[in-house]
Amino acid sequence: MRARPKIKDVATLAGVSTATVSRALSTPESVGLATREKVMEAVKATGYRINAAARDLRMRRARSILILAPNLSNTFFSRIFAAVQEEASAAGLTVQISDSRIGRERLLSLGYDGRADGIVLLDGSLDPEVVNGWQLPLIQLSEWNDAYDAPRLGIDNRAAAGLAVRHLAALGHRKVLHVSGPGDNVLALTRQQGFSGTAAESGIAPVVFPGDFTMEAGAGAARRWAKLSDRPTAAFCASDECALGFISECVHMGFSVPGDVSVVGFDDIDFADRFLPSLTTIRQPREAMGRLAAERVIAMMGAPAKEPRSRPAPPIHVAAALVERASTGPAHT
Amino acid sequence: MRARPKIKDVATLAGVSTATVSRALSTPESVGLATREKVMEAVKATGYRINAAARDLRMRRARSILILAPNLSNTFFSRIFAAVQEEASAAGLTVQISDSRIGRERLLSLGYDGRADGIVLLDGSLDPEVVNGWQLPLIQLSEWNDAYDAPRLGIDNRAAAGLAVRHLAALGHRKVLHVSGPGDNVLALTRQQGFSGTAAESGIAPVVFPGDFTMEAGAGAARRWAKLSDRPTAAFCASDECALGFISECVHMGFSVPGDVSVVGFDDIDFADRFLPSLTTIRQPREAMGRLAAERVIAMMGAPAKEPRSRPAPPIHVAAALVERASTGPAHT
DNA sequence: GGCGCCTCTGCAATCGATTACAACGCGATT
DNA sequence: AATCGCGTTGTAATCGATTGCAGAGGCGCC
Repeated sequence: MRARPKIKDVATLAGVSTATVSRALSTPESVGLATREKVMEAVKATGYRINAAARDLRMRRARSILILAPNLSNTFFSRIFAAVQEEASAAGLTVQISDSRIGRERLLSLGYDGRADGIVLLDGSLDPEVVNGWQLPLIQLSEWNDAYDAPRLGIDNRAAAGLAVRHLAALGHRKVLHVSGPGDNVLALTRQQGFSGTAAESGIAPVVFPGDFTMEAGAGAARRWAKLSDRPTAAFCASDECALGFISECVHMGFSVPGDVSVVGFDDIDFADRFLPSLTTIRQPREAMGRLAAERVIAMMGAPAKEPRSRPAPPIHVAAALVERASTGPAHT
Repeated sequence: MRARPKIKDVATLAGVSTATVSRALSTPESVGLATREKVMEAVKATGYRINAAARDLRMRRARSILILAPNLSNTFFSRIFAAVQEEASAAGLTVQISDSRIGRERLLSLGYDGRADGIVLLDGSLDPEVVNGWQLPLIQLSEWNDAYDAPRLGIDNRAAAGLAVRHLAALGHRKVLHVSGPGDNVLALTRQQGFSGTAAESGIAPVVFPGDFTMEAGAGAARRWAKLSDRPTAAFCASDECALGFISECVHMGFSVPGDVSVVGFDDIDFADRFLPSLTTIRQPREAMGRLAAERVIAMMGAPAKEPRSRPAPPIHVAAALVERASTGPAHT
């Protein structure tokens, strides 16, 4: 009662061998009906649960997937986590989670200790040597890094940024600010490229401020924007948080949104449509992204390990969309 | 190169036994200097990493803690996850995470398969039989259930609600609405008690609407509030999300906050101070809560399993505080 | 009645680590 | 010179499951 029952206890109680118990549990059809019932009864009676460590060791797999993200407390990630976990759980897998900025050694171990047999990676800034060193099914989600030898999933950030710019162009804006993310972040870069490219096509004068996706960065950008002599009439922020920070600071400074400045965000986090004004933004289907990534990695876990791919697979793009809300309006010259 | 090196490979390369390798890795001081160096070299050369399953099996512990929460995508939890993970990682532990609403069987297994050796539980609505059946160090965080035989950590919700009410009382409000959470939720109940109790003491007429902590619930409550003939001049919502929904809907209906109605939230989520108007709320020190819970459960993991406690330990309370911002103002009669 | 086949079950090896115990080498002590 | 003791190392058992192989038994068919 005190100690956890092991398979031996169940076997003894049911009057069979441990092999039979194991089979009754994993492949019931391979065991006689009467025996199976005896075993199940014994399992119930003892409250037996398989010891994961023993099984993992023997089977050389852990039935677990690992999620790595650069910042666990980020609102954008949480819904992805939930979707991955849900999908994993449905497949009978457990989920490990870790910040991806825990240091090279720890990180290496995580993907290498046999505890996980698949990885969903949300960080494109890790050492490719480390990432490629894990010999595990892995999928890059949202962020990516061309040096990683793994398939990737996410929206087309360049095109998505284009949607935002064209929306502003259509409203008559001719000078637009882009508040970007960290210079070494692949998402920030790609969105900025999309911004610049589309701005050029649309005859929009681009202005770019650096940022880091946070509300603080947005607020800072707003203060800097306010000081400009010839202020852009619209701002496209690289994240919703940044956009909310921007708007909030603008309002505190006495400007009106979208009266004085239209603002577009990126992500469509949960608060976007309850903010005041509600935020025009680019929706990333986070739930679907998480679900697809999980499905994908689970599928890879099932298949025999693919050997080094000859050429990188093209990214799998899920659809992003512009969500028009109240934070954008016509340019008032 | 292809297959993962095992301890045997390292031993062979270093010309020692596996026992020595194991010792060199876990208790270096028990191994001769020369040998230790040879081993370390071999470890580096082979890229050896301990196989977690094998070690877990032998040591009967997994160096891992499990976080269970009723909703992984909730903004309130994410920062707690981050803090727990950080603390765990610093202690050399990995983190498993799961939604706690995955069904009795799966849930039972999670705490019983030897994969985790400590649990941080954020859900007070699970079957006590299941929870008490896990024979693992466990701490209840935020939510709780008196039927769980485990220590608990969190703020004093009753008192915290009192802070909100007294704040409104001090501003001259005499009729206050409380938008509560689910009727079966211990946090909702306790906060509601705090609300009612303090309202009575402060000569405030209480009105209570049911809710469920979400923005939608807040918005719904706002619509219902608007229809009241003698409208409360203030609302105390059981969560920040609810409060934001409430405010947002009020503004959409043409009311001003705090002009027509003051609003207090609960939690102090990240967006609270950037919302427009910024949200007066009760701060829960989520980071500290996560950190403390982790510390606590890690400590329990170290100590020999305490046998069934004679009487329930009193809850450990961390300090909640009122954060005054712009969503509350004097009652305008 | 004998043979073969099929179904069900058990024996025992195995997964890859940790660790109790014993053995060994070697200098110090008597 | 024998003994003691200490620090180091190896041998082998062990953790708790899974599974290849072989044996037992039952059944049908000739």
